[in-house]
Formats: sequence, C-alpha cells, structure tokens
Amino acid sequence: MPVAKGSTIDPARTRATILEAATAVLYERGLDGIGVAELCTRLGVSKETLYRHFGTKEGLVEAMLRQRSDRVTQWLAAAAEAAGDDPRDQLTAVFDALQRWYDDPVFRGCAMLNAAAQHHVETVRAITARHLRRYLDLLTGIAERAGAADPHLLARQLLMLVEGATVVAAHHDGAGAGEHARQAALTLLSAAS
Amino acid sequence: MPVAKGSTIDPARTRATILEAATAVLYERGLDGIGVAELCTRLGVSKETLYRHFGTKEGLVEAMLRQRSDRVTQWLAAAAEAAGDDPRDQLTAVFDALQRWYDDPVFRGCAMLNAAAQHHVETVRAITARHLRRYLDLLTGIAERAGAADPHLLARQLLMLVEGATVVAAHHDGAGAGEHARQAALTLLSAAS
DNA sequence: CCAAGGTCGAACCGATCGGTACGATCTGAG
DNA sequence: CTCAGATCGTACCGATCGGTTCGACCTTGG
Repeated sequence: MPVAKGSTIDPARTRATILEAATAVLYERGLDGIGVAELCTRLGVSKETLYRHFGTKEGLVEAMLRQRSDRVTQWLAAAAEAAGDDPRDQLTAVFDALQRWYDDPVFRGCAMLNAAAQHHVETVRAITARHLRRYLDLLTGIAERAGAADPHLLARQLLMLVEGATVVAAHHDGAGAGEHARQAALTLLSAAS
Repeated sequence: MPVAKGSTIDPARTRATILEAATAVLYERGLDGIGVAELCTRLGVSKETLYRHFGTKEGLVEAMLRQRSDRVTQWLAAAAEAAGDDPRDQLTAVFDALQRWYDDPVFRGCAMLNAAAQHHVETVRAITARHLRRYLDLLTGIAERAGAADPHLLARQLLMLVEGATVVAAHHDGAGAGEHARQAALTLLSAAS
C-alpha cells in the first residue's frame, strides 16, 4: 500500500464503521432527532474522532446520504439485472425488491426524502435530487428496452409509482404496496408500447 | 352570540390568525427549522399568547396540520366535484389541481409528509395517516363510479400516483408532473374497468 | 524502543432551544 | 367608569445543541 502514508489503527476503517452505524441510527431517529453526544455514544466513538473524520454533523449526514444513495441504487439495479433481459421481468424484480424493503421492521420511508424534508440545506436537497435521477435512469433503461413510444414519459410515471408506493408503505400501509404498484407499472408498460 | 361567554379582543380570531400565519411559516421553514421566539416575531404575537392558545409548540403544529389536512382534502374534493359526474373528468380535475399546486413558487411538497418525516411523535404520524386515508377515500369514490373491477386496488394505485407526483415535483422536477401522472391515472382507470 | 498520531473521555464553550413569569397596556362587557 | 381578561415585551430559566480542547492512553511504522 504505497499511498498509506502515516497512519495507525486504520483511520479508514474507523470512518467506515462510523458511517455504517450512523446510517442506521440517523435513519431510525431522524437527522435532528439525535444529538452528536448521544450519537457518539451509540456509535461507540468519541466526539473528537467523529469531528476529525467528518468535520461537522452536516458533513457526516451528507457522507452517509451519499453512501446510502449509492447502495440503494446499486441494489435496485442489481435486482433488475438479475431478472434477465425482459423489461417486464426487470420491472417486477424492482417492485418485488421494494416490497421486501417495506416489510423490513425498520423501514421508515426513503432516507433521502426524509432528509430533504428536514434539512433545507442545498447540499442535502441536491443529493436527494440526484438519487431520484438515478432511479429515473434505471427506469428509463427499462422503458427503452420495452420499446415504449415515449420512454422518458413512461420512466417518469414509473418513478412516481416507485416513490408513491414508498410513501404509502411508510405512512399508510405497507402490506402489498409493492405488489399493487408493480401491477400498475406493468399496466402502464403494456399501454405504452 | 349566546355562546360568547367572557371574552375580549376576540381570542378565537387571534387563534385563527396565529394558525393561519404559522401554517405558511412552518411550511416554508420546516417544523424544527424555526424556534418559537422567531416564530412569534414573524407572527406578530407574543409567546404568552401563543402558549395560552396552543399550550405547546407541538400543540400548535398538530392544530395547524389538522387544519391543513382538512383544507387540502376539501379543496381536492371540490375540484373533483366541480368537474361533473364523469370519473375520468374528476380524475383529470384532481391532477390538474395538483399541477397548479406544484407550480406555486412556495410549493415544498406535502406538509403532512414533511412533518411525519421529522417528528416521530405518534400524533403527527396519525394525522398524516388520516390525511392519506382521506385521499384514498376520494379516489375510491372515483374508482367505484368508474366501475372498476377492484375499486380499492385501483384507488390505492391512484393514491401512489398522487403522492409520487407530489414527491417528484418537490424533489426532482415539477414541470408537467401533474399532467404525466394524470395520463398514467387515466390509463390505469381504462385498464381497470 | 521511540516518536507520531489515532482514539478516548470528560470538561468546557457560547448559542439556542422550549417554556415560564411578570408588570404594563389595551379592550370591551357590565 | 370600572374591572376582568387578552395581549405585549422582556427578562429569565434549565436543558440541550453543535463544536472545541486537553490530557491520558494505545497502536504501530521506523
């Protein structure tokens, strides 16, 4: 490791561990629902360490949102890819994956949307917008492969179903939300090609 | 006015005025984005008055969310009713009304969803759930009048489109979100009957 | 073995938070 | 006119906030 300059106790791993644990706690409690002191206690880390790695609570929040967006996007894309080449199968796989998420007891809605609802900070809003854009790209690919007359319009409508299903699952009733959205998505896909 | 017991300066009107102004400010800044002191300044009211009428910041928040849910629901229902008896016209009217909302420069997404994303308080979450339920009732009526095979399923899918369009409009791009959602909704309506 | 630097824990900082207290002022019913 | 009560403005409270500092450990490259 030529780039590993002066370092002991592997700070990179410390940072990764903090990020990992903070993701879960901040998702459960909300960004402003827990102070830095209690957060550090739950993370098993001192305030000085946290501030050296992230500079600011905002810095930690942004780093964790970025990582979470990366992971969720990759996770959804992988689910679609594993379903084969048929766009209908890919769409089904996406909504099935969402349903599995909704059924998770810790499910509390989309972390990016929740964050954007609290912090009016521009950086956070930008991360959320980028997150939706990534979803849209994934859905646009499916719509194009399906031969939709207007793939961008269809993708946008599918994005609304994805986000709408997540909202309904989080705030009204998660049972079957993924399946119901999937059914609607397939109807739109059929009608658009 | 027989019920007007002992009162001067019409406290009822004071309360209504506070609620009115607080709705706008809390929507713009976020529930935790403004303190009670600054809030009172913007409202042109003293802290003592605010606390006498609402007891707590939480009390104010809940009262304003309830009122907002009432109004928004009535506003959407009125838009649907004014469109006549055809379910397709009613659905169109709903999404057209939403689009007008998205185009408002102060639009910041659904206030109830934003609130539920920040406050994990059970009361707030209950108000949000009731709000979605009201939307669902409105859409169920339309789905039933349209003769849908499974009106409850269709209504749920339409609800996802409504909420999804609102999320996309707030966090990605509001231009045309209402129209695109309306188009998808009409497709689902046609396919379900 | 030694020095550099990551980490800890706790004390500490000023600012702000939600909420209370109080005297002064104003309003309107009797 | 009088007096109850609504309102104001301000000072104040304890708690908590995000963030800093420091001395003591501990780990590890040289």
